Amino acid sequence: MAAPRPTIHEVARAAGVSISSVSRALNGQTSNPEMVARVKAAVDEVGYVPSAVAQSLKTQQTGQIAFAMEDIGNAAYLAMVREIQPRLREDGYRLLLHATGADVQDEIEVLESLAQKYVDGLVLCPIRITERHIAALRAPAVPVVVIGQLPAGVDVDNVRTDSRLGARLAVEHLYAAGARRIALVNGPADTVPGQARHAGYLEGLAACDLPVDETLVEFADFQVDAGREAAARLLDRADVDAIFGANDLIAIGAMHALRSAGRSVPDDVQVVGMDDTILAATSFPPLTSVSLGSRERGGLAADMLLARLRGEPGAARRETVPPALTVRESTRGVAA
Amino acid sequence: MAAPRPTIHEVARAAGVSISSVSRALNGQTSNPEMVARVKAAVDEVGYVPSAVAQSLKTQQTGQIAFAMEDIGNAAYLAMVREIQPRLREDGYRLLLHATGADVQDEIEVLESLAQKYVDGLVLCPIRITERHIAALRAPAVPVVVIGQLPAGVDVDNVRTDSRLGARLAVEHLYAAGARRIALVNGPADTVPGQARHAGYLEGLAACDLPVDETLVEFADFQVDAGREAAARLLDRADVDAIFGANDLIAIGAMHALRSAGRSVPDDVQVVGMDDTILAATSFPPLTSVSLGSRERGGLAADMLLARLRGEPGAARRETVPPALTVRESTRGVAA
DNA sequence: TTGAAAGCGGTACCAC
DNA sequence: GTGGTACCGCTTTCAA
Repeated sequence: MAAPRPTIHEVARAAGVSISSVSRALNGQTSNPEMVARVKAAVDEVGYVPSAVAQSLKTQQTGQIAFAMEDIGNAAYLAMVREIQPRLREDGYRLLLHATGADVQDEIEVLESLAQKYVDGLVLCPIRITERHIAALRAPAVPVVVIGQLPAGVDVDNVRTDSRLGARLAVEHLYAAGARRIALVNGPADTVPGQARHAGYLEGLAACDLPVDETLVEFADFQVDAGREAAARLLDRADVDAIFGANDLIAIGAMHALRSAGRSVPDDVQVVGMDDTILAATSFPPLTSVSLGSRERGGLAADMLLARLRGEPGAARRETVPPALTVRESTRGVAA
Repeated sequence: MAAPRPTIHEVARAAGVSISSVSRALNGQTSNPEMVARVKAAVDEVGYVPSAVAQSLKTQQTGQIAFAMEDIGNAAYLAMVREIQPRLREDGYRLLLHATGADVQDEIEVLESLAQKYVDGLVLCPIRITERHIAALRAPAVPVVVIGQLPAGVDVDNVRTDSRLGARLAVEHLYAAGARRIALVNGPADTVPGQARHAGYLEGLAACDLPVDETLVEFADFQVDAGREAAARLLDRADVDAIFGANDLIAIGAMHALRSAGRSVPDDVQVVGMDDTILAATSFPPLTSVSLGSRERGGLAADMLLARLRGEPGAARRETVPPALTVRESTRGVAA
């Protein structure tokens, strides 16, 4: 239990050389093969493994990258992590996970804690952008890539999608499939995603020459139960022939509510979700859903960050992943 | 871009005191309130944030804990992470994620890299236990908790479940609900989980005095499509009134196959899944599923690890989380 | 090529 | 109570 791990000094002693030589031999800075051999032998003999912390202090690099998002349980973020992690590994970085639980304060702390230099970079998925976000983003201690919408003028590497356009696609798809009273079960109105989807919904109605009817709009947390309850309220007060759920969870909740109300999907009411998660593919009926390219966004973010860490100079980059509709059986339309 | 972060020396200079005083003031080791005030002011003035790496080197603690598993996309591991992370945070630890992608070699590297001391502890979910695992587990550089089965004699903190018993519960539940020709769509036969579930299935049949009929057993990867195909093969050749899927994905695939075959769930065929993931709750009909307590196991593992890090002495602990059946609409039985 | 020594940025012991 | 200083374990410059 107590045996202290050997340090570079033990290796040096065992090999009968200086610690400088050990360091060089281990980092390939030596051309004398005999030296290298002696050191390697000594390393094995004493069971030496370099301390990552000491190396970090000296090199000013941690070999770690953080990914901060609301909740890893959210399928969209999960898809990102699964794409990000392998890319980081390839470049020798470890992944640190921060789930902020939709706590803005917490999110800001992550941003501000960057000054502690415990990671070399950060991929951040903010749920909201506050003044403090912007302030912290102005001169981050390490490179940061933000996934999501960003106010103009914030000079940070950024990858986004266009969920507004995605929402519009959903509405247009429903219209093309014959729906005329298209409801929206949105996420919380005070979130960026919520606002974008609402805007896209209105845009879609306008594009289809459909009137705006605010009784057709409900709000819910991005969860199944909340979606079910919100949809139930909606069905109580309005006659609808289609529901667009702001994410797959909400949409599936809506399908449950419809079933309870004795309405069939898609015959009575068509349903479209958003994020195109595994839930959409496995639900019954399989859910038509708008993909926001989470995997691609995660991959792009990782690549952009790694490029910065490699020293890539230049102004803040911005990449946009377009939304795409995956048509399944919860709607009667054909692929866009 | 270039402004070097201020160190403790800058603070000391700005406050006109020694670095020792700064350190003390910041760590609450000082009783002189005036001193503290001056230091705090200086900290704000120069914008000082302590270096986590330097602190780690000195204190020999990183404030980080790693969680290593096959694939975070697996709902069971996801559930664990969601439970582990908040507990670690509470104690001030950051979470490092290692997805090994079912690569034993990679898993062992994680174990061996512990000697680098970049984390204070590890929660490991091994897919297999090899000799090298055991060797590395014999004297880990930091405390380790293993989630999963462990050969006797391996002296490591351990939390496990009993999926064999879980499979048996599923069969007994189906029997009690009136099923007599109970099929198993298992995972791959050469995996530990696959073998345990098969054994439990047979055990359940025996307990119910049901004959063993190998034509009622199919194999599939732990995925929806594979489950659907395997169930289709099964339905092609055998007459069944119940299907136990070795995980929720397989079970949902089976429900899709049943639907395609015009069989209704649960009236014609009852279905039980395993893992009790969100898919079970959101599918239609909602899927009866055997929970293997992933959340609890994650939570227990975190607690055990934190206890060790707090210095708790003693022999290796072992906790077992019993399986539990969650009855939903895909079966006609009542709660166990 | 190799070794001595100066830090990297903190903490904590030891005198004063 | 406060300041000087050794040291955590490594990398890297500088002389020899």
